[in-house]
Amino acid sequence: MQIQTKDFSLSQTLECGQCFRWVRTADNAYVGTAFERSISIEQRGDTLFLSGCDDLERTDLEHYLGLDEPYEEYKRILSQDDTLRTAITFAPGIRIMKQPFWETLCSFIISQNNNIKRIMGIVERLCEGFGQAQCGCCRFPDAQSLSSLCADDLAPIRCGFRAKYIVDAAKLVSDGTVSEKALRELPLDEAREMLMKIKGVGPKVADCVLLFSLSRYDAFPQDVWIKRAMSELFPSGLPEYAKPIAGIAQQYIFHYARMSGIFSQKQ
DNA sequence: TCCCAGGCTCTCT
DNA sequence: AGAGAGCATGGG
Repeated sequence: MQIQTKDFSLSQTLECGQCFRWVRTADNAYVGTAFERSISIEQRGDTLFLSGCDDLERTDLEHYLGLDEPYEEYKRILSQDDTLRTAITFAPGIRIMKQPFWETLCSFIISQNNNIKRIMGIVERLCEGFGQAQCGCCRFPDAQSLSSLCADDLAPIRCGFRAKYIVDAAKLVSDGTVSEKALRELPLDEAREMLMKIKGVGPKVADCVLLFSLSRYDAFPQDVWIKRAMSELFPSGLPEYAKPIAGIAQQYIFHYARMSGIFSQKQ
């Protein structure tokens, strides 16, 4: 399968810290798990060459990668601000993906006080140890199957104190206390509160889930990088016109703050 | 050995 | 309500 893109970068999108199951190969392609299978994607110019997914609809892949959103318009709005324009210019090919809800929730619970490399390892062990093997990969274990575990059962994945959080999340999702449908429809504050019923889910993880899986672009995850970038670049907050798509601005700022070198290290 | 990692909970004030 | 220690684990 081939997909034509415009102003899109596969590497920027898959390596900007929003997903944890995609790995770059030696020949500059990416191999990851999505749609319950292993998929390989390589970008040459504006064309994506995909393998392992010829039976899927092209629109499903485009949706997953955020290619079905009007980024030309989003970037036009955000670029009214000089600093945002600088951040966007630094990595203009980033798209916010639309990843499965439970996988995203679980992954960002694991992400707290952790680094991306180790997050990826833990997620992989979770899938290998508890997910169903299928099509040469391991599916992400569903909430229901994890809900009957206790924290000690998760010892093999070596996620430390986060094990009890994963189990609690699995229980609340599988019993409907936290529902994806509700999270899509509720006002942002109420959606965030619903997610924060889960032990180990605070405002940052909640916003990551709303942004990276449910396309709630008004969610604005604030981690250490964003807090520092905001205090220095936007001491009085984002401009009003950016707020409905603050999450999109967030990802450009996050990547810029980490990768540009303007902030050497934590102060 | 110490410090840090896309935070959160618990406790104390 | 705000500040700060502690939390599991592993890499630098």
